[in-house]
Amino acid sequence: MNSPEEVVDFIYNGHQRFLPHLSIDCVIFGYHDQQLKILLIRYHDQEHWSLPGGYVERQEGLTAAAHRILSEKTQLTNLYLQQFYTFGDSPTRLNRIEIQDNHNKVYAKANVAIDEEHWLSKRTLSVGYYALVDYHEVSVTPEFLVVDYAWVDVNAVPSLQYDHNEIIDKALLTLRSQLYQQSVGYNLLPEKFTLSEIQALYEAILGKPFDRRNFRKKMVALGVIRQLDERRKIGPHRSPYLYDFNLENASKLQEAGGVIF
Amino acid sequence: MNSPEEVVDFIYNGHQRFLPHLSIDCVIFGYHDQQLKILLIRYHDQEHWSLPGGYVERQEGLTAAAHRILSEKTQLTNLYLQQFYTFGDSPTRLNRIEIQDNHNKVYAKANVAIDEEHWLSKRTLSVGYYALVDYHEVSVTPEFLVVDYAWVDVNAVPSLQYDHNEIIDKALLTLRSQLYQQSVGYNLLPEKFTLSEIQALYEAILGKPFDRRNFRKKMVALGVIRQLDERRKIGPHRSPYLYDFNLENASKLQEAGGVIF
DNA sequence: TCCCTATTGCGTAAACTTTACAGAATAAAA
DNA sequence: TTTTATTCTGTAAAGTTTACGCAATAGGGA
Repeated sequence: MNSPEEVVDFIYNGHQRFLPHLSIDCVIFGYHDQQLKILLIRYHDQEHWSLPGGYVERQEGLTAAAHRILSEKTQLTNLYLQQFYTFGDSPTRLNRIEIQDNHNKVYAKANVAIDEEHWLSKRTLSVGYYALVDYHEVSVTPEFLVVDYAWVDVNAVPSLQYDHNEIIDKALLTLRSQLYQQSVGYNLLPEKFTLSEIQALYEAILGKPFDRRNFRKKMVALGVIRQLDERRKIGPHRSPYLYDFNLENASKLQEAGGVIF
Repeated sequence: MNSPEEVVDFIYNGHQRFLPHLSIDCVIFGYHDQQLKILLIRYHDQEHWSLPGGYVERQEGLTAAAHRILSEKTQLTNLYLQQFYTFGDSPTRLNRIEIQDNHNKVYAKANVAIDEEHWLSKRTLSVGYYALVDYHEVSVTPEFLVVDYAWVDVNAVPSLQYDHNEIIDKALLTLRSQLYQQSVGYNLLPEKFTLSEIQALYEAILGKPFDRRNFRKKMVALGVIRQLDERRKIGPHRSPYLYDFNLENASKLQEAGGVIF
């Protein structure tokens, strides 16, 4: 929604297009500067940051909705996207006054207001999805009501709107537990990478250091990655071998399932 | 809902009490006769069996709703209950004609019908919860529209309504992956049990046999169970030692997380 | 050109965990 | 008393994980 007119249309007619009482919130993970980061947005006149999210169309599949919302926000399609939990317990989700107030502060920018009977004033449950994106490929779509966006380190997430901190916590837990089952790295790293790079990624996600030699041994033994015959010339010193993901083994890993380190 | 009047009231006034477009489906696991079983119900004039389910009240927490629904169906409170996934992709969930038809066949028993604009005719997403119950404690509440119920072996689940087979599959996968994290056995077995009993339970859930000696070694070493000083007199032959769950260790196990066998 | 240094590359021993496997003990029934 | 079904327990081998150190070298600086 990039103009006041679109916002007004959404507020007046959105109930025809979308299901009420239900939203999708996306925890978008990207990796940059040796840090695992999350994309946050801030709406007009809101103190707290939020997760990007959206609504489900009346005849749209849930997964399809999550993909649509994500591509609307980041211009990326075919992302790695996983549902992880549905949130509907937080008292902040039940406080209609606060919900209506927050909405109205935001919509003031488009000179509209909603009353307490409006569909957007109502309590919503939110289905949480996490996405893994290539940090460099993301270009956040400018939206009329979104005044700011930021990538924040998962270890320095500020206090967010509603229960979004809780959503992030759960997303991280899920991501960690699926680190080996799914080829998580595949979606966060370039096609080819050095051992140090993938180790740093795993350390950022799991929040603990590994021994380089043992890390390599295990990743290669498990068939997660493959050493290539190629080296890369980097910075001041030596040129390390490149690796890539061994996607043929993905299914075996899925069977093995679960946390390995 | 135990009378036609209650059903009629639900159909006419339910939209005031419940959120539309959203239901909860419960996969209720019980253990009996060395088999892991699931509670299914069948509604009036429906060919296929269904999972027990219900709706979320407008001002009710999601978890609270799941507990309420479960206690309404089984008379049990304080059950072990876990959300595992939200289902909203199956084409059968989007087919309004079929949904309305099925409802009307059921409601015919109460001499009511709904039109396509009725809230119950609309597409719903369903939040899946699984419950672990003591098979012997369950007494299924008689309901006017429910003509039958049955405990079926997880390995012999018939073809169910909508996407309920898919829901069960996912519930089982989740249960298996959480077998050690959570004290699953605690909720499916009596307080004290023999080694053979818990081994049979684990075999039923994971669908594969274990070596008795290794199983005991591991369960005791992990601190999941404790051998007691007590024996039980059972059937024809020897009286085995009893064990109980070592709940003090539950948190440690949670950290360890994941599938162990 | 040579030396220094930061980084990468590689291997082995010890500790621990998992698997495989069999025979002795005993309660109850015949 | 004998038989039988069931439970009880231990050890060796294989595999996995952890801990740890040194040699090689590309690039920068003297």
